[in-house]
Amino acid sequence: MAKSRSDEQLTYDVFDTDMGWVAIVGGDQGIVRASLPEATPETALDFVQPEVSMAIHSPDEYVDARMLIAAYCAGEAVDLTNIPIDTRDATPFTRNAWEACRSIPAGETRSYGWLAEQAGNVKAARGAGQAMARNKLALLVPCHRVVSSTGALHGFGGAGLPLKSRLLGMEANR
DNA sequence: GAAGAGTTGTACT
DNA sequence: AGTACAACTCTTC
Repeated sequence: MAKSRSDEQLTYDVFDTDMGWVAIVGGDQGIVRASLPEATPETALDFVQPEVSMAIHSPDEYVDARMLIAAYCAGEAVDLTNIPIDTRDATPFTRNAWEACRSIPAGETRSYGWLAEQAGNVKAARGAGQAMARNKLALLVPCHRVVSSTGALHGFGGAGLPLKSRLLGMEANR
C-alpha cells in the first residue's frame, strides 16, 4: 500500500450486457468506479469520468468482474460481492454504508434507517442516503435495494430510478 | 394521506 | 472551520 493513488495507474474496461453497456474502472485495490448499463459504450464511459480519462483499456484485468456483471444483468444469481472494490474516496461512514448495502441479499430490500444503523448511527438515514448518492460502484453496491421506510423507491436522483426499479423487478421475479 | 420538524453525514467555500 | 445541501425518518395535523 505504499504506492499513492495519484501514482497508481488505473485501468478500465467496457463491455456489453443484456441490459446495456457497462464500464468499470479499477486500480490496484479493486474497482474504483463502475457505470450503470447504458445504451452505448460511449455513454457508459462518460459515466465513469474523469477516472477513465487517466485509465488504460485493460479488459484482461477485469475478465472476472465482466463475467459476473454480465451474468447479473442477464438475470443470473451471481455474487457481485466477489468483486474487490476500492473505497478510497469514501469516508468511514460511507464505506460502512456501502458495505452494509452489499450485504443485502438479492431480491430483498432494506430501509435507509437499517443501512444507517449498520453504518453506525441509526439517525443518519439521511447521511446514508447521501452515501448511496455518492456511490460510484453502481451495480457492485446494490443501492437499488435500499428503499425508504415506507417501501417506496425514494429519490434515486435522476435517470437511475427506472433502471433500479427494473433491477428490483428482475431480482424479485428471480 | 399530507405537511412540518429533527438529526446526522458529506461536500463545498 | 463554517455553511449549505441531501437518495431520510418520525411526529403531528
